[in-house]
Amino acid sequence: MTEKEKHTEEKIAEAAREVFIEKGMDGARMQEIADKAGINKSLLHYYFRSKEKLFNFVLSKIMSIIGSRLGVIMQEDVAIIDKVKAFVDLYTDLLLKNPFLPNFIFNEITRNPDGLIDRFSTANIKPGEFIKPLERQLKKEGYSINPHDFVLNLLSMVIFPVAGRPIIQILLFEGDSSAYKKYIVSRKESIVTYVMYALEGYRIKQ
Amino acid sequence: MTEKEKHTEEKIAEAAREVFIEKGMDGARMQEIADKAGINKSLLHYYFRSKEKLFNFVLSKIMSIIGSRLGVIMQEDVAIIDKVKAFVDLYTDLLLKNPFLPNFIFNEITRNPDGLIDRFSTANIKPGEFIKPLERQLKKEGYSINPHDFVLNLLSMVIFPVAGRPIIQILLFEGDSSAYKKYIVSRKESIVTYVMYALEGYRIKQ
DNA sequence: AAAAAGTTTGACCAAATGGTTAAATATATC
DNA sequence: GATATATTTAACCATTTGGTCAAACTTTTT
Repeated sequence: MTEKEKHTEEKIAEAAREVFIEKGMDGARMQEIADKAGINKSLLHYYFRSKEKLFNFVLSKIMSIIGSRLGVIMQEDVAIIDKVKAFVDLYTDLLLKNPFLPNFIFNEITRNPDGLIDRFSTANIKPGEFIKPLERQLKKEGYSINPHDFVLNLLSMVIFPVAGRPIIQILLFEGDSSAYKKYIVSRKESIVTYVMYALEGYRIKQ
Repeated sequence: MTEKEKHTEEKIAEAAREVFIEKGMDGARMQEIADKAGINKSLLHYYFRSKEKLFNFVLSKIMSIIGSRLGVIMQEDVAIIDKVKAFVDLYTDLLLKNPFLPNFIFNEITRNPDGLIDRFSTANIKPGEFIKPLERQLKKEGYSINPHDFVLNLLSMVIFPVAGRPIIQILLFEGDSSAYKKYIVSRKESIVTYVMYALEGYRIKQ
C-alpha cells in the first residue's frame, strides 16, 4: 500500500518534473503529465490537488538539490581555483543532463518573482552562507576582485551557454549538435583557465 | 487611412511586443494584447491573422534589431578591448530597458528550436560575419584564446545577470532593487576590466 | 451623393484545459 | 469473509481561449 503509493506518487513527480522543465508552468498540460506517468488525469488531482501544487512540489525539489550542491562547494575550505574547478565540473555535468533546467528557472522567476524568497527558504538556501566564505577566501589569497563580480561571472559562463544552446549551436557551430556538446565539455577546462588568468590581474602586488 | 492604419497596426505591435516579452508565447493572451492596445480582440485578427503570426512578427522585429546591433559592433575595425567596451555598454543599456528580453529569447528557442534557423535568415543575421572579424582581430593582437570562448564568455557575463535578475537580486543584494540596478550599471566597467585581465593571460609572449 | 472598399465592433463558436464526482476496484482491518 | 478504507477510472463540468462572422461605421473612389 505505502509501497504502491510511493510508486505512483514517484511516477507522477518524475513525469511532472520532465514536462514542467521542458514546457514551463504555462506550457505544461496536466494531460501530458498523466500520459507520461501512465495514469489517469484524475489521479494527478488525487495525489496533488492542483496544477500549482504539483508545480510547487517539483520546483522545490529541484531548488533544494541545486542549492545544496552549491552550498557544499562554496563552503569547502579550499583554494579559490579549486572551488572554481569543482563548481564548473559539477554544474556542467548537471546542465548537460538537464539542458532545460536554466530556462525553466529563468522562466519561473520571471513568471512569479515574488514567490522566490519563500522558495529559497523552503529549499533551505541561505545566500549569505556561500558568499561570505568566498569573500574570505578571495581576501586571504590576495585578490582584490569584488566577490559579487567573481561569483556572477562564474555562474554566467557556466549557465548561459547551456541556457542558450540552440542559439549558440547555430551561431558558433552551424547547428552541429555533437560539436556543441564537445565544446561545452571542453569549457570545463577553458572556463577555469579564463578565471585563473582574470584573477591574476586582481592579485594585489606586494 | 494609411496614416490611421499605421497607427492601429503600430499600437497592436507595440502592445503585443510588451505582452509577449513579459509572458512568453504560452503565457500571453490575445485579450490582454487587445486591451493594452485599446482595441477589440477581433481587430487583432484583422491585422494579424493568428496569434502565431503576430508572435512571429514581433519576434522577427526584435531579432533584427539585436542582430544588426551586434553585427555593427563586431565588424568595426577597432581594438578588441574597445569592441568589448562597446558591446558591454550597448547591451547593458538595451537589457536594462528590456529586462524580460533574455528570458523571452531563451523561452522561445526552447519552445521551438527548429524555427531558429529560419528566424536568423529572416532577421538577416549571418553568424560568420561577426565571428570571423573577431577571430582576425584576436590573432592580430596576439591573443591565443579560442574565439568561441571569448565571445561566449562575454555574452554570458552581460546577459546572464539580467536574465536571472530576481535570483541575483536576492542572492547578492537581499532583494534590494536599486542596489541591483546600480550594480548592473557598474558591471559595464568591471566586465571590461575582467576581460582585459583574462586576455592578458592569453597574450603570446615573444 | 452614391457606391465601393476598408475598418471596427459585439455576439458567438469550438476546442482545450484544469478540475470534480460518483462509481468501481483494490487493499487493509476486523 | 465482511466491512471499512484507500486507489483508480470514466464521464462530466465550467471556464478560458483563439478564432469567426455578419453587421455597423468610416473613409475613399467615382
